[in-house]
Amino acid sequence: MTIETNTSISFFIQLARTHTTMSRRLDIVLSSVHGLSFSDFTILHKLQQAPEQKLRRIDLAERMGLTASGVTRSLLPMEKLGWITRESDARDARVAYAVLTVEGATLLANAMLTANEKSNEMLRGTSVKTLEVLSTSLLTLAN
Amino acid sequence: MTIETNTSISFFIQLARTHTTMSRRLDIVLSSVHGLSFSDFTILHKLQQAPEQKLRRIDLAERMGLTASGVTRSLLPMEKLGWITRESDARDARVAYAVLTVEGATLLANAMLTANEKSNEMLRGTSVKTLEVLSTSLLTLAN
DNA sequence: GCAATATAGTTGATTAATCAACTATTGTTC
DNA sequence: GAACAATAGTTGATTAATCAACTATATTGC
Repeated sequence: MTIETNTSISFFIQLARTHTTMSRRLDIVLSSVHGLSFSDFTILHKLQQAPEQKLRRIDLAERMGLTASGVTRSLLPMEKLGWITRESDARDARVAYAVLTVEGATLLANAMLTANEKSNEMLRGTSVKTLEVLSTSLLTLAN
Repeated sequence: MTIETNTSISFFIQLARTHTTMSRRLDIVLSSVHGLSFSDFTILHKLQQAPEQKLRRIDLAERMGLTASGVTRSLLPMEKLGWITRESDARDARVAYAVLTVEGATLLANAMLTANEKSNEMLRGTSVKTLEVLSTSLLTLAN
């Protein structure tokens, strides 16, 4: 039996493989140094980037590639630890915002230094030009 | 407070985001049409690529970016369904091989058609040149 | 303005993975 | 060749996510 593997599917297999390795490496360093996962880090970062450092939980879910349920469960411990807080909407009672706290922002600022350092190290050997192509291509793909 | 986000960490955030979306899309189509996950598909594919269509479980783990434990748990249902089988090593009694069965190979051949079709569709708009850069870069990164 | 539908979010049950601890076997060193 | 270390694999407990079902509120169409 002959099986024709094309470049497209190989690409997605490789994407998955690289993602696992890279996320794990970032997880390890962020956890040991700052006590947060790469996913936590990304949540804080998305909030920090948003206007007023806040996002509706559903919009955060969309940006994270999680379900609404996944966001509820991820935010629970982060709220307890005081990194984020909950805020309601004056116009729409269904909405709950996740808001970055000062403590969360401070933690993020510190973690960002570690994350930048580690990711630069992981990309040592990849040219700036290639990195640009990679970033824009990945962005296009997901939309 | 000013937080300096560099291109490197943005790249890894984007990598995670794209991976989630793409894997989910492949999962959905493969599950509904063939009853296997993208991860199952990848396992079958790795076995098919290997000499004699077999791999030590630990080597499969390495290729999949899983732990040994993860492989044990993934292979269990696949063995029950007859897609793979277990084989021992004559020289080393610690080793257990995972071997692709004829049924597994047939399933893979069919699933490959679907996977190729879907992944071509997902990469419609990405040039062959870009795809090559992407694939080789991702491969380099993970090693 | 009310019924039907859509949207935001949470929760119980389940799944897929991890880690740590373990068994069994093989390889190394003195 | 016996003791110690390394490797392959499995298992119990835990974690992070999903889905389906649900509550509550808002929007739409007649």
